[in-house]
Amino acid sequence: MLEFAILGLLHESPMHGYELRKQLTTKLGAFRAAISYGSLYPTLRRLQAAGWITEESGAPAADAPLLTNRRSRVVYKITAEGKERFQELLSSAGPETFDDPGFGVHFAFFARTDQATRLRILEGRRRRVEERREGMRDVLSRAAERLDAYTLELQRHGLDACEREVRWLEELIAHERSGRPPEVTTPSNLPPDQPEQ
Amino acid sequence: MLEFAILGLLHESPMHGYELRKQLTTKLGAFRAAISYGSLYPTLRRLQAAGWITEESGAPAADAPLLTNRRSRVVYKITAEGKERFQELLSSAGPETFDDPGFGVHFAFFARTDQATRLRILEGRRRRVEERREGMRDVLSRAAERLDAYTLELQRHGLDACEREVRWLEELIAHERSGRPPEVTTPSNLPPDQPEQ
DNA sequence: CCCCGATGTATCGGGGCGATACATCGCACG
DNA sequence: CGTGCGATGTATCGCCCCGATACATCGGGG
Repeated sequence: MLEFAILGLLHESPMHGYELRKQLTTKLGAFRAAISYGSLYPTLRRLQAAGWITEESGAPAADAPLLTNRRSRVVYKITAEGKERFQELLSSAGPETFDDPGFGVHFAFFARTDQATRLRILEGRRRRVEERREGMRDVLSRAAERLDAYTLELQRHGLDACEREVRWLEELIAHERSGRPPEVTTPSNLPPDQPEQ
Repeated sequence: MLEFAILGLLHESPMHGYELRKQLTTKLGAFRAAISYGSLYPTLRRLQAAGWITEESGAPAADAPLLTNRRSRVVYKITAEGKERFQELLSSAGPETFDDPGFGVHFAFFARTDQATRLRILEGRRRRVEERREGMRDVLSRAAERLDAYTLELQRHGLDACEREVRWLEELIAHERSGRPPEVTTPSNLPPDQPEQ
């Protein structure tokens, strides 16, 4: 999950950890909150051990302030195997749980995903949210009198959010089916379906 | 967090693990998805070690099917110290992160929380969601042209959800301030501000 | 009669998180 | 001019939670 996101970002350009975290936070910010260093660095270590990325002791750019001592910045770079791995993860759907942040991560890289996979992931997500929605409806209709007002309100709010997300997914799915893959308002700078290398 | 929720449920009545999980799933279902047994049982173990709850080898009720062998159901029960602990947790606000499920848990037990604490927690939550909302607005306004269409759409959807939650919280806060603590539509069976024992 | 789904208890490995520590850099304010 | 603070930057530790899995019992329907 984090592995997928990191590979995706490093696929675009090499980076050091701090920058990586910032990009992760904004890119995945919609479904996840902040990525902790306690997750980031161990994951980088794992990726490195698996051979998906390599570590380079930061080559100072033209404007680099001279880093006299050890512990300078470390730049991570994706390998060919890492790119393969990323392509593999691109078409694999996340697990079947509702609050899985994996959906948000996948969505964030939809520009690099082929349309069939996009559709599959969107529909999978819709199914899970619908299931959750039904569960909440059951609670609200069948057990309403056994719950206090605050719990009910919480349930109502959750149900509302589910319904809204289902509608959002419906729109995305319809849009996806009707040919034109990208979105409504703004132009993209990453043309889809163009795996480089 | 789980600790808090378990104490809250056992405060209402003793239960065994399976039932506990079901109740947790519906009660906290709005902000969290499902509680795993891999969390539940270790937490029960911890609570037991701390002395907040006790374990009773399931006394068979009148209709109990005779459980001949070992491994029958285990009923957990809150202790006096556990009730103290719960009262202590009731008035403590969760951590300062956005996607902290602690808010949902606290909210689920608002019927047992005094109004001042309710207000404090609601306002704390509002502040955090507002911060997140501002962050997303910045991304959308400042870095819009540097992101692909899907990432933008994800951001838009997240921003929308934040705005909606802020509005929801505003309503709850206003309602809370204007005297009448419970909610709008349905009657409650747990009168607030009545700590038993 | 037999199997299946619900009930029920429990463990294990893996991975994410908050807290924390530490070092450097640029700059604003006194 | 210097100093101290906030941003940049790397890294670890312990805690907790999750998904997968195993196992046992029970009621009922084919």
